[in-house]
Amino acid sequence: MMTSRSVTHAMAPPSSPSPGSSGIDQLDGRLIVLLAREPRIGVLEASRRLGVARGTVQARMDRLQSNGVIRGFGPDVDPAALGYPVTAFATLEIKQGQGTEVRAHLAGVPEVLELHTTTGHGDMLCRLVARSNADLQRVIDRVVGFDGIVRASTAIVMENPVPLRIIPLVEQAAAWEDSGT
Amino acid sequence: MMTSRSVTHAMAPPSSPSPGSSGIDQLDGRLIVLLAREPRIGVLEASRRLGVARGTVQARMDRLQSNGVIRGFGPDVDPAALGYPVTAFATLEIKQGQGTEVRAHLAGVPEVLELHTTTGHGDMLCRLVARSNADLQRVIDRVVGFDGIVRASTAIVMENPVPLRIIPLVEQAAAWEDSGT
DNA sequence: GAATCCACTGGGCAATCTGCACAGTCGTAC
DNA sequence: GTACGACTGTGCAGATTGCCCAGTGGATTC
Repeated sequence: MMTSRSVTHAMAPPSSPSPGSSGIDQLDGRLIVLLAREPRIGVLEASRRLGVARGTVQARMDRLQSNGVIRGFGPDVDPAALGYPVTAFATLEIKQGQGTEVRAHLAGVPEVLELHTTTGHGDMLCRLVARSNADLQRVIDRVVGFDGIVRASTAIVMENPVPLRIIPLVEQAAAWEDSGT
Repeated sequence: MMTSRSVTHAMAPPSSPSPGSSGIDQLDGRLIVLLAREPRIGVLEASRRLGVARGTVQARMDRLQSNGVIRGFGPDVDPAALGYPVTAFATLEIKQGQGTEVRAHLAGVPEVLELHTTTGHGDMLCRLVARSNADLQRVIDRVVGFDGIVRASTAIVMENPVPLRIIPLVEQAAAWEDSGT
């Protein structure tokens, strides 16, 4: 399929409708929530659910994607089901000026699912997974086994009461934009 | 569309092919990586890319989903594009026995994108977003403005060198299973 | 060694959906 | 009041999906 289809279905030019910069009016919000709940529905089905024309949904989705609001529709893979049931967060303290090297090193470790640089001590925070608690030791050894890293403190995740979510935020953003304008 | 289609295309009974419990053989791995890279491709296109029959891809996807390996295909929404460019991680120290209440409280805050309970001090770690640094103060006030929370320390995210990813892990898992059996 | 079982191939068919296009409506801004 | 942008509703050809079937090859079982 085409990668960069020019937004020219029947409407919807590049400029946003009403929202300032945050994007997202109520229709957008409902669309995103709908997609979040039932990702496999197509444009046609979505238009039915939302009670708007198909072209509108198509245009909105195009805009949301070129806006960057929707980055994509990647499969949501569960590391646990992949054989990595242990999750941990590691706070890393790194040597001054070693940032670049450390990033490259961590990017090379598959068990590092994400990495952030944070305020605090000029540190980094990364999310790790492992096959077991014993395996976590191996992962951590590999993570910290790099010159630029001074110290690491790890917190193992026990429960995940709120899994990564976006719907409440989208609803708030949509409502906000809507009443705000 | 059907929600729980029984896995009965042309093959693929509920039992896994060869992998023990981790699931994921090489074909599965390639499928997931392919879907992660180009989520919008359909079953047919995927079968072409992978060089297998359509039914096979269909069966694999069904199995991966009922396995729980693939949770879904939700839209990947960027909070920044939604108007929440500030991300932070907060470590919460909670009063003994207040866990349930605190969870419910945090679940009710839209800016709390995820929440984990961790080892360390019986604490929690949550990911927050806000409209600005000033707004972050409001969010944090709301988060900690609850009886069960004793103390909170927050780290603001500056950069995100490694965005949440799964591909390297999938590739490792697939390779592992494959050679391991 | 022979019978089974199972994942997979390759083909087919009807129904649906997608990409694209066009004319017309409606509210707003100029 | 005119122009513009967003949206509706409809149409069409081509591609895709859900579902089904017969056959093949490797591995397990008896």
